[in-house]
Amino acid sequence: MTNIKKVSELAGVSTATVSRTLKSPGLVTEKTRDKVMKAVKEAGYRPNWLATSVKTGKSNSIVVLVPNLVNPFFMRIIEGIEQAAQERGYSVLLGDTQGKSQRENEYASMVLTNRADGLIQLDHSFPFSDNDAELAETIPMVSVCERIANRKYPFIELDNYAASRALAHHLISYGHSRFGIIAGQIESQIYRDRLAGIKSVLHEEGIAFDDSMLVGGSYRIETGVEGARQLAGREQPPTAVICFNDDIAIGALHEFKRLGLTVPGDISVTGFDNVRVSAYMDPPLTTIDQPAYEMGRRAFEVLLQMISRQPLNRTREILPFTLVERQSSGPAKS
Amino acid sequence: MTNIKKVSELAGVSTATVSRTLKSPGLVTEKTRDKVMKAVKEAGYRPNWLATSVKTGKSNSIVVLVPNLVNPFFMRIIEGIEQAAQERGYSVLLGDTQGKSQRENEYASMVLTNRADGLIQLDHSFPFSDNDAELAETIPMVSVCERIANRKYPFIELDNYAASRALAHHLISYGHSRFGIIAGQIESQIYRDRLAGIKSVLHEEGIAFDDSMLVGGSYRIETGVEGARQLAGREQPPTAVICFNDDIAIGALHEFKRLGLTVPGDISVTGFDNVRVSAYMDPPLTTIDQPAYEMGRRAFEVLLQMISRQPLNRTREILPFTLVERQSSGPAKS
DNA sequence: GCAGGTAATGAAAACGGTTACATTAAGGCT
DNA sequence: AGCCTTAATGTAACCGTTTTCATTACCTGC
Repeated sequence: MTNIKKVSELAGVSTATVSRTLKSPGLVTEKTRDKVMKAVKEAGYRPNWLATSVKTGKSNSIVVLVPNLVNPFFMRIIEGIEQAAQERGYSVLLGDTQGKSQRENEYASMVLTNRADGLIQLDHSFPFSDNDAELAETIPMVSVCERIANRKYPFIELDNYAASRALAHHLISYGHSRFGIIAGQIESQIYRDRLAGIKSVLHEEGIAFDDSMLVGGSYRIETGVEGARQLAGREQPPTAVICFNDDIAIGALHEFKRLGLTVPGDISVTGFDNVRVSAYMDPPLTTIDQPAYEMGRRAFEVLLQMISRQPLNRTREILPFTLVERQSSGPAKS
Repeated sequence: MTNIKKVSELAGVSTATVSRTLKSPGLVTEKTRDKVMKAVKEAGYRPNWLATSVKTGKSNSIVVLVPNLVNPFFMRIIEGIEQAAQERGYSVLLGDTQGKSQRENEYASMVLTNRADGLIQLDHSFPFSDNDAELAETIPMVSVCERIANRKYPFIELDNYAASRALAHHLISYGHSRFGIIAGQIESQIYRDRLAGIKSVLHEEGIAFDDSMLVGGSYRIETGVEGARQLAGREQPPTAVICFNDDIAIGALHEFKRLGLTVPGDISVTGFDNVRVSAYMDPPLTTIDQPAYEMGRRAFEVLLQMISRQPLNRTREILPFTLVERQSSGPAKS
């Protein structure tokens, strides 16, 4: 192992000078700088990152908690995080929690043991348990997508309320009045916000909503399939179905068609997230575009502020959505 | 910061005893163990991971290089890697290279600077440059999916040759004889293997292949769209199109349908990877299932062997594929 | 030529652990 | 009781850096 000692001997200077040459070249005269650089090159020296980090007390790493890796929406967020992190010299440790709180704790404890400097939470399967909640307030941490009541750390999120209102308005403008909803994770703020948004519009428009038209479970294709099956089986099926993410919508679309219904002829289907494939479904999905990449970038920026103990101007950041109208929604069957 | 010194004072023992209590409790008498554990709990002590690592010289982290995060096939591999790593106390650093070789180098150098112990390469956009090639032979590294000629590190891969042969046989059994191919990355071994597999079967069956029926570019949906447009525009369009991944197939499927062709009535379309959504396309995709999760797991196991300097029994591991027949392939139009 | 100030370098103490070695305590045997 | 072996603990060196502080070298102005 070639270490700084060896280089210093090779260059005929002290280790301090080598360190300075590499870290703050301005403090070193040009002649010695040349000597040192020559020795560095000759020895093929690379500073040991672990040693540097233990000395400075900063790992320049962050942990990203995500319930699963296969959801392209999450991954797009992580691309944003990774990109921003990379630009600032940080690297990201992947924390695939698989929705298990034990895993979540394991990863979170990485920042307590100096393995990482902060944490970004994409998971919304589990709120931290109560004693973990304190923990969550002592470490630099930000949450993307999901807001959990009574937690003090910052959130980057979408205006889910407004987004689902936009979706409801869109469908109502097509004349729909019998709505179905296929939700994902039920115990979440996203769920409550979106549901409230839809209901508020229906209420304003004097349209009744039958709570039995609300089904759900998780953000998976299978939930969409199962939900569609249930909704289609009713004596009065809905004419428009709002799915709480694109995967669910993909499943629902598939199942409705399999059952012989046409989309959007018999039934309109909409999603959330604007995942890449959603534009290539048959018919292409009407959905809410979330600026996932940008959300990721912002999350990292905010986290970095917390890590460097800069004050945050606001603890909650809401990014804009876009309603993307494609062919899976259309006029209600009269 | 509560460190081992503080705990040792609190417990009235030396730091060595504290360290031993935590790392190898067998070396310590029960009485002192209790004392120490009490002090640990009281001080809320957590060993500093950086310090431990710098001392032992091992970071217990690996880097995973991946060209982009949104491809669910890659992510499934990474799930496997992550899971296996987690079980062995390793964590994974995400290296989103975006296909840029500079990025690739930056991440690869993490193992030279002790930030990581090894590297798993999913990227196949760039072979390492020549001087990086030496580097790649000095660090623990394994490649998944892609095999690069003349490189010494181990590969985990699919039998692409056999898989594409299976696909070709499948289509020929449906009576097809005019084939089109939409490839991804052209300069790759995968590409050559798959192409060779298809051509070998066609040759055996006495079917001619027109090289102008081969289009491609990258493993993206857009490539499928563009490829389909080109193939459909020919005076004699193919009756069966083999796409080199599911994203391409999804794009092709979409475009063929948009152009008024029916699948599989007018044209059969197949993919590779068996990505989750492929089963929910209209029609569901016939594709080659790759055991992505298992590939990831194996990759980590092999890497771990390299890291711990155990001899490898073989440097190339080939995992089994499965031909998944769905409705996007069918009898050739007569 | 010398005082005084600044710039460049070196020596050594950290950082927070682990561990080889030395030391002490304990127990078993004649 | 004394000796020997083993177990438990302590001391201090070490991992590879950074950084404070002291020292030396250099330059300027008189």
